[in-house]
Amino acid sequence: MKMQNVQFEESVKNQLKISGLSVTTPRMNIAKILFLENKPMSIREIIRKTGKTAHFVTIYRTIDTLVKAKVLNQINIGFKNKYELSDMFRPHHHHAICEVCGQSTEIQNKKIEATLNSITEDAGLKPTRHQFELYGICSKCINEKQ
Amino acid sequence: MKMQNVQFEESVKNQLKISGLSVTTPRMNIAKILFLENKPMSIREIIRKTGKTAHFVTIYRTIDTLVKAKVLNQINIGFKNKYELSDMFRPHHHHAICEVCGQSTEIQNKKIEATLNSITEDAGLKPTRHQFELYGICSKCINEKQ
DNA sequence: GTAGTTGCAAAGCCTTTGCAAGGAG
DNA sequence: CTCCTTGCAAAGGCTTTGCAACTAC
Repeated sequence: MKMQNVQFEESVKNQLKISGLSVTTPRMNIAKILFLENKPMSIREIIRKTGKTAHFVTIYRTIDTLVKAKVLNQINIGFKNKYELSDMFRPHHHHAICEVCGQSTEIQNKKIEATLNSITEDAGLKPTRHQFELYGICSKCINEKQ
Repeated sequence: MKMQNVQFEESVKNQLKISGLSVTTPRMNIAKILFLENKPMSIREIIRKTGKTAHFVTIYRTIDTLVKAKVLNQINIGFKNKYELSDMFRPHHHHAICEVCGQSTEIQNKKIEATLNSITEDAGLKPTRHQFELYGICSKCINEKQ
């Protein structure tokens, strides 16, 4: 149930306007890259992917802007910070990652979400967000080991 | 039920020997700092804390060594990598962190641990580890906002 | 004694900042 | 036309590497 390309671009433009920001080429390009790649990417990966269409300093600033405008989410995978489209553009999810090949699978589990929120409350905090990633070894890599 | 100082140092020495590593001053010092501070610390925080008793390059290498020897665990808090004593020296736990003041509380919840492992298996992976941190706003910070 | 560790110098990244030029609204 | 955004140059941090001196065992 993936969003259509045109619809996606309109939503991003809209979200930028709501946040009082201009719609510019670098901003749209980075959003589009993450939409097309459909996986979490590090800043350096995004810089590589944009090639010379934007200066790397601009990309640093743009990613920062897009996170503040809630177009992107920052997440942590394998001790590296990465970025992906926010829940506004993709259903809320987490990742299960193979420690050997790095392949990541998306996980959606409403029950866990609710449980984590209630644990946060038990700890005396009003829940805002959570970060979780599950690590393991995929069947393909287990078999190859032998 | 915190481990005693002397007992702790003996366990670290033991763990180093098991891993085929020498017991050296920088290694013991860094382990002791994390034992005394009793909270996750970044590399830079550890460097500040050791003062000039060890060269910063040594600290980078030592932390790396201690993680490989399973004396330390690397974790991610607020998008920064930090280190704390491994489950061998402290009971397995996670953190609930206030987004405003940064205060972190330890969480121990066996049920969640089991659930996360079974979700990992459902995703087709043999579970190895997981990373999760819960974020929210603590009651003190909520009150101060008003 | 010798293999494993540490300290130092230097290099190599990655990321940020200041300012002038350019583009969106 | 004005303010926001981008590009460029340069600085600033953090982390790694190579090698010689040192020390744990």
